[in-house]
Amino acid sequence: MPIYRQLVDQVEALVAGGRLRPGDTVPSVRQVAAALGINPMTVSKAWSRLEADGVLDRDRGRGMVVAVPRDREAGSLAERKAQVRPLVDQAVVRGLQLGLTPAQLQAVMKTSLEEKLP
Amino acid sequence: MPIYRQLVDQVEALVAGGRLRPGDTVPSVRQVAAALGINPMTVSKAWSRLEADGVLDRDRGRGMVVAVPRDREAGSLAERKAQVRPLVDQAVVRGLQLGLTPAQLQAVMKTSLEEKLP
DNA sequence: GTATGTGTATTGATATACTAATACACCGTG
DNA sequence: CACGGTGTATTAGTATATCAATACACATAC
Repeated sequence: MPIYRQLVDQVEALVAGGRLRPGDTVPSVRQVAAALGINPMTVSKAWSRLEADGVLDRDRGRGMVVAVPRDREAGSLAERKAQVRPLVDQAVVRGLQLGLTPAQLQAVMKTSLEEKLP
Repeated sequence: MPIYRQLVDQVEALVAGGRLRPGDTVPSVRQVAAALGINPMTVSKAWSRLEADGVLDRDRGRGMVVAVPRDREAGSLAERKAQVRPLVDQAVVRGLQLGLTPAQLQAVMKTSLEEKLP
């Protein structure tokens, strides 16, 4: 898995789980790059993607900040459900393929939720 | 999304949902290729991947057949749950990001399951 | 054996993705 | 203004993925 994607997933998980809250600052591109021994541009790609997804806001000259979630919550409930649907489908198909029962699959999701929410 | 991946997902969904049962035959590489106007090798790539995943068995000279699920169900329940976990996590993170509640996310999974299982 | 069906190894062309190097634009502070 | 901090546009190199063309191996029916 590409480096920048790993960074994106990591930050998204932190924000979704509430460990990073709106207004919190994120380490600078150069800090992360130096710590991981990678190119600043690679980190910038990740940060840009997070901004495009509405997870981060950029404050030029200062750094990047976790965005208020209001923007991301736009759209009706049905629309938002439709957006998650493909990902859920993928997990369901794989689960059934492995011989898991519907109840077992739902248990897995429950565990995942409990781990992410405080 | 690449052509061969679409084929893989489609067949996997059919098998997971029980619309294709063990022993059923799958259209030949050339049939599918002709029907879709693509190269037989592209279909073969998809079929090969499905074989690697244990979804299909190949019967050289005859065609490919839906495999008995015994092989795929190997492993303890915990192991199989661990395998689905990353996919579930991905869906959960995205769902929370969209502002869905845990209950709403579980409802989406329930819908997905009901649609797939007869 | 011949014919016709199956899937596929090999190769090559093309496109896309990923990372890195460089140089630049912006912002706050002294 | 100069300086040190931010993020990034641009460019280029490399790797990987995808698709297609060809030729081949295997299996069955005749």
